[in-house]
Amino acid sequence: MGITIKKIASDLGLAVSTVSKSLGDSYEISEETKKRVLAYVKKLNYVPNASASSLKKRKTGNIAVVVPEVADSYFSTAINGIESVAQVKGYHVIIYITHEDQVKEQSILQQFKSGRVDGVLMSASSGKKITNHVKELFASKVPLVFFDRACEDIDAAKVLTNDFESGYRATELLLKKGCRTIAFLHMSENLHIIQERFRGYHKALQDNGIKPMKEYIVSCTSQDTKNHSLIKKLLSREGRPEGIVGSTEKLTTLTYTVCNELGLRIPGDTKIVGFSSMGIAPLLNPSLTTITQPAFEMGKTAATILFKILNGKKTDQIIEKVVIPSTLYERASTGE
Amino acid sequence: MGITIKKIASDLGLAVSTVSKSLGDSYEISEETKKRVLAYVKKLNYVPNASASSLKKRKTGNIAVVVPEVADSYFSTAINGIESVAQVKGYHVIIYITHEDQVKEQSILQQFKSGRVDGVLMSASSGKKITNHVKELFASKVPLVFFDRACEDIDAAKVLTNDFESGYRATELLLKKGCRTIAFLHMSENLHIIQERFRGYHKALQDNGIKPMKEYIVSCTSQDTKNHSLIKKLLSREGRPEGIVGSTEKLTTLTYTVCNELGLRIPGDTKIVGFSSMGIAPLLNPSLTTITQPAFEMGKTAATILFKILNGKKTDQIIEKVVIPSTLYERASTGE
DNA sequence: GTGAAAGCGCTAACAA
DNA sequence: TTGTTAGCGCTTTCAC
Repeated sequence: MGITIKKIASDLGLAVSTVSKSLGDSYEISEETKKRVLAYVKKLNYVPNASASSLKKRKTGNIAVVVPEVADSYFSTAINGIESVAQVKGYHVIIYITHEDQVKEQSILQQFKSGRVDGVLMSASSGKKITNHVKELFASKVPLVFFDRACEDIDAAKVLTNDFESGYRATELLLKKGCRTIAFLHMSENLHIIQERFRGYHKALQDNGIKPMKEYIVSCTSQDTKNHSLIKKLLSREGRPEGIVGSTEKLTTLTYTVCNELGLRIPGDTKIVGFSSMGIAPLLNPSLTTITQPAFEMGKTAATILFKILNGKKTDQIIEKVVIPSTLYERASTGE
Repeated sequence: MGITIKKIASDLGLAVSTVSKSLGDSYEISEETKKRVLAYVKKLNYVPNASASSLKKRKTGNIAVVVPEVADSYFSTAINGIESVAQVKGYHVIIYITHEDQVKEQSILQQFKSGRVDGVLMSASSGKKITNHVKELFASKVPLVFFDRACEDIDAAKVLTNDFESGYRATELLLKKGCRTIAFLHMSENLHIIQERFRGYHKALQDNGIKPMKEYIVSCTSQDTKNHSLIKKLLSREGRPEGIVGSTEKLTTLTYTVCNELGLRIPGDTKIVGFSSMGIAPLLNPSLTTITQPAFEMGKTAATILFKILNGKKTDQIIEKVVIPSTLYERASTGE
């Protein structure tokens, strides 16, 4: 194993507690001793054993980030935001990928009760509306902050974006461009943020005197191939929708692929707005009109709130709920 | 704090050691006792404290993944590959992002000597050719496996792709398409993989009787804005290159952006091949010809090797070096 | 088959 | 200002 505090102490003719306090820059220790210790520690490249100090201090210095996916521009950018603050606070970021599987999610959260992490940042996976495992975690007092995909029935802090409004604006834009039939693609009826986006879509249609039709609401899955054929079916049918709202990034890019395969022109044959944080949306063929979420900012904010809780600067009473608005970027996929 | 093994033991009228052994499914314990313990543990949702067991067992169950970036299709996909095997092994994945900053990288690696993680998977950051901190880590016997961006002067296991050949093929394709002047964009002269890609580029030119010219070799930085103007300069100059090899994803997409700004047509005015693992390369305008690395596979392989080392199934003697070939996908950006 | 006890490396209360 | 010591929760000998 590595070098221990005991060795440092004996080498220097000091007590372990003296060394420990020196490392903690305690006021009890003389400047001279501190200097001596620090110099030796540096020379030996000594780093205290993380497990031992975690055990004693009852904090690990780790936070968990639970996400459905990582190869997705929203989540990877949010992780960047989280990391940017964890980095400064000297915390370590453990990544857990649920792959939209609630069973996996459950077994992941289960482990957090053991004090493997000091807090949890989470974006829920889709699937059935089961939140017992999250409730249990929350009940066991592990600091928890949701970002993006929150569980509405849990009173934890949340960092969200204005999903209802964004859904509304996306749909409104398509209407303004002359679409009378507009499809809504989504991955889960059980995610609150998707419900909100859908409510926005729905309201925009109603406000414009258009009756929402079931055939245009496509419930996708977590399997790409299945989604592929669902979208293909949508676009092959007689009354092909004139506009499409893709409520997640993957479904939007998949729609592009399907259009290519079917030889459909965007925006000529159908127009598309997608929820996406892709930096390269402007480079797509055609450039994609997006609702872009403030991914980095959301991650950063969620992490900041978590650290506030960890530092006891927050009572459980006040549950923060922060909403950071998304931006609509109009591009060629909704052009003429 | 949570519930401890001591409580379980006293509740059940057993000794802590009996409970501990039951949890470890030790042969010493009777089936009946095991069952009783397991049932109670399950009922209480007990999970052993990670720090305590790490301290005792001298292994944390964590592995570190050190990457320059996470919002990049190669790295996020590689992380997926790593996670897929860590998941099965019951390991936890701690992510460290260096942002191409060797100073940060150094301070990150420094911490691994304390036994915070059992092993390290790393893709080196660019910058000057400093590898002392990595050497130090390696010398301190922390299991280390490189993936993609390795330090050539360190005898750790490596998972690579065929960079020389890929560079050659990318360039060769452009030549075949009639390009006589071909630029090479790169971020760092000090990364071995980039050197290899460059060697391939260079050799392909020579093999075809074309003299490589300095003006067409663009050394970019880690700052997007600076790279932007460097590429703009390249494409604005008189003898604009007829073809471009983008040796990293970001530089390639940046080139698209610049072409858009300058009103240059791809592939008409200049043709492009990019190293990239983007799934949506076919959807770009125009679709991008790529050298696509087997990102998931590389991550998975690197993790598998690391766990082999962790399980002692490997002697330090035999340093594995695995090469998984990339694939050239020809698309519209190198068309007529 | 089960239990008692030592000790992993560290921190912090208390003693000197 | 420095040292002694108990103990964080667990695993693992060793004794019964």
